[in-house]
Amino acid sequence: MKEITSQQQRVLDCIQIYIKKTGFPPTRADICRELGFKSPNSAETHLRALEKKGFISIESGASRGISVINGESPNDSNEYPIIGLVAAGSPTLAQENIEKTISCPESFFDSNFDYFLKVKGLSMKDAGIMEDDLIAVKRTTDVRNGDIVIARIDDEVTVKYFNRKNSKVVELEPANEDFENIVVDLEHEQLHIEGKSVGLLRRN
Amino acid sequence: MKEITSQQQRVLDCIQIYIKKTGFPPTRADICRELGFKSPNSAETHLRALEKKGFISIESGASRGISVINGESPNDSNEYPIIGLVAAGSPTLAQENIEKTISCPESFFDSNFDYFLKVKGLSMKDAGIMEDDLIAVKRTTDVRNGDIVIARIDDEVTVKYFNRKNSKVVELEPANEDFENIVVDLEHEQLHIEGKSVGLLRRN
DNA sequence: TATTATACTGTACATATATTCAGTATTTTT
DNA sequence: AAAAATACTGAATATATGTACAGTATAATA
Repeated sequence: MKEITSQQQRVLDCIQIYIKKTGFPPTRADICRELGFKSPNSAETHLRALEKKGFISIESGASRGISVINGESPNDSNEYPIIGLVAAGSPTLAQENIEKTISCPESFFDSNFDYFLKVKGLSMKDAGIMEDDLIAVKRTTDVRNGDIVIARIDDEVTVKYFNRKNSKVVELEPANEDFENIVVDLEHEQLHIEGKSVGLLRRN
Repeated sequence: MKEITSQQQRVLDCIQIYIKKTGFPPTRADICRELGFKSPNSAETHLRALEKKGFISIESGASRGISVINGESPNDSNEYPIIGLVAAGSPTLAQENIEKTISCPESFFDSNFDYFLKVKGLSMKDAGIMEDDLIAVKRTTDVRNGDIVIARIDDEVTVKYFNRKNSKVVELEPANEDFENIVVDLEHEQLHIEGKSVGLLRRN
């Protein structure tokens, strides 16, 4: 992203304010009116510059076809699916596993995340994870000891603390004394790390 | 808000999806293309019906001048303050108590809510509320037994289960056996209910 | 020094788009 | 049974809008 000039910033601000106010992007003439330009080409050249620098995209030929890229605006939100923690099977994003979606700003949790997992059972209750809580899951295999991970052994999916004992053994530790540690011998069992928890959402 | 027909709902959905995908509203022709209509007037009449019923507004003469009203649109979000649960004092919305704000869609939690309260201590740990969790608080005095409430006695603020014993006595019950119930005799002590918990947010 | 980017005014025009009018048919409401 | 709302096709048109072309001027860059 190249650097933006002050005038281009004014135009970009104008576009965003206009969208916020009206619900749709401005025309060249609108921009001129807002900023006091007298020729639509003034707006046009600024728009082309902003497009070239990657701040906006312009749909050729379409009227009001401006959209702000990276709208890192606070109003920018995305739909995240809620996936039920089914007793067996990988928590895939297949349509049939998606119970619902939640609209939630990007970067709502510290890390980016990919979906919400609905928790079943109380095996992590001492970590403050209760039944039906929604765990914000980031899909990654890069996990460290102490991380709360979404792990799969064969078709069994669980949420547990991750603890690598040595190169051959991983322990999955619940946060509830009523449950036992799951010891995984990597030489004889396959362990899939589906991702790790980066946050939690509970709705009463 | 009058009731919407299924076809009108399709058109409304189409508009919202189009905006989400492109950043700007569709033309009549776009709607026809998306929904398989063969005349722009099909879209036009639906738009007029949606406008009449209050679901959208149409800027006369402007191209793509459609905006969805009631923005119950997923992109609609608000800033909510995070208030620290200070050891003493009411959790006011005074600027000095606001640590930060979070952008979060309205109706993100079931009930509307007013602010986030940052939890100190572990007195509610068995309810899955841990240190530094953010409780979504709805300001209300209308609470029932079993609700998790934000209560204040004199200058002491706590989060506890609410339990009205009788007309004169309320018990505030922790969810942690290391803590004692707080028995409030309403005839001799003042109990302020600042609000109740309607959700929880944890960011690792 | 030549070139490119920025920052405009002003005119012109093809086309993208809203919008009206004329129909047909079905369903719902009064 | 009449009226109104719904749900379309199809054609026509005024205008809203993007965009190109012709200039002028200044600052930044190579």
